[in-house]
Amino acid sequence: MKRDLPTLALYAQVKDHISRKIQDGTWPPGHRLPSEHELVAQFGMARMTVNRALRELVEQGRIVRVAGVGSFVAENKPQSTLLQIANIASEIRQRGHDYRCEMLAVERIAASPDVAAWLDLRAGDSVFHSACLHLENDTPVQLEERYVNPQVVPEYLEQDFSAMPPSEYLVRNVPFDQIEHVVDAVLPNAEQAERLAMEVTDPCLLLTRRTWTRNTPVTWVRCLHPASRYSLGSRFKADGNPSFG
Amino acid sequence: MKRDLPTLALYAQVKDHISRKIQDGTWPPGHRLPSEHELVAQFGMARMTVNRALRELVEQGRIVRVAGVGSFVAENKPQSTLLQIANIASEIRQRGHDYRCEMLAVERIAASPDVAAWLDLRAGDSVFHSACLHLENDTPVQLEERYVNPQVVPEYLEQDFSAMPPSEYLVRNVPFDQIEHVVDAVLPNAEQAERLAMEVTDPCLLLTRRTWTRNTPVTWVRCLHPASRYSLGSRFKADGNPSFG
DNA sequence: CAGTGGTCTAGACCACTCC
DNA sequence: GAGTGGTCTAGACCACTGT
Repeated sequence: MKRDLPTLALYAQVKDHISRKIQDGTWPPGHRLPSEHELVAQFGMARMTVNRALRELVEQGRIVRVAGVGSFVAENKPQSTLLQIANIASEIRQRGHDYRCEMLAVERIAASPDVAAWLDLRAGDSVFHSACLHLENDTPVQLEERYVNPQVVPEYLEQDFSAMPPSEYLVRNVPFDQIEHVVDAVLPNAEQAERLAMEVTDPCLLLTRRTWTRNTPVTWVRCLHPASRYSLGSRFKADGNPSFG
Repeated sequence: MKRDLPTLALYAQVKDHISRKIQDGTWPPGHRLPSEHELVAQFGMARMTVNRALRELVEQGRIVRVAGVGSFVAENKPQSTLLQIANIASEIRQRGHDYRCEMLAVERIAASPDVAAWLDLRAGDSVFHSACLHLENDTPVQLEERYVNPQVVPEYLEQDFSAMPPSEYLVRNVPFDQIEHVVDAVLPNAEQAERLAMEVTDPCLLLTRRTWTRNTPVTWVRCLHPASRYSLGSRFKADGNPSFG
């Protein structure tokens, strides 16, 4: 599965070393990492080599550097691109609105064939399932139906999702390295329409997301949004560094 | 408007120099650019400095480098992220299907207040308008309604869009440096439903896109897709370089 | 073979921040 | 002032492609 047998470049080895410490939690967000000088001593390489590794980590959003101060593990990234979508709670709060999450289900079930396929399991295998409704100022804006791979997140069912919604829990505790989004327009069924306090004839945005960690599926989630209350947006600047907003 | 009065870093100057040649067409896609050695001689800098400039241009997708061969201006970029969406024609052809575009309108009109606002013009100003239907194997998959800023693309109306659809024409001839996407779910009106050969009760994905070049609006376009025949997707790998598919 | 890019070194100067 | 990162240099070795 691993590419690059012919030995990694030195700067890449440093990147790997640091990335690993961040991914496995040894260096949590905000943690100060060794200075270039220290890394040079530790690895026995030239400063330019260490510098390149760190520069590329900055550019990947993994660390933040401040001249004259030091280098730090980046705060849990709102991520680069479509991933802001991941956190509807903070998005709502940034608008200055009230956010609330109603849990509708948290359970262990047998995987149906399609769920099994999505999560790379066998039909009938045990999977975790949760459903919840996200509300903005007490108006439903998202109905979230989620399946979680129990081999990756065995403690999922024991979480107190009233304190932290499922998506935030997973983002914080199961860093993923691969993500897939599909956006569809659909009409809600009767039950969904009722939960979302909308008509069955009004269209919805359906955002389906899958995430992986080291090529193992973590979660498969479908987020249903009343289109009248929610749309997806992104903005790019191609010059300089890509900046979002 | 320009940042960085305190003189750009040397490597950044090289990046700028090359970027400009590419943007203004002096170096078209596929053009071979000077070797590192030549650039070192030309700019009087160390090779590492030139190398960093070129490396960052690769990473931005502006150029392609092949060890032992040379450096070349990248082929007209399918762009990085959501921008693949820009070219529905190539997307359809990649699936091995037949692509066709029916032009419904190409005209000069007076800007309505909303169009004027989107394009940063005044209501009543002259704008170009085009509408077309994109078909996959003779089935309509996208209804495109576009407004174009005549100050940026004065020759828009004279184009032969039967040879090259509007989106491709603009991508090729008016490189933009900023882009905004908004995705909505809507129901089509009667006319749209008829054009798209669908029911008015079936939901559509509505992709609205605006592009800018040097902070000037270029085009505002709304693409209506029958959801049953089209969905948007993206896939990320957070490790290594972001790769899409 | 000469040319290209990919990487690496061991120094260096600077602007900045914190104490 | 000591420490940090941002940048730059003038060399170097290597693997690779072309002819």
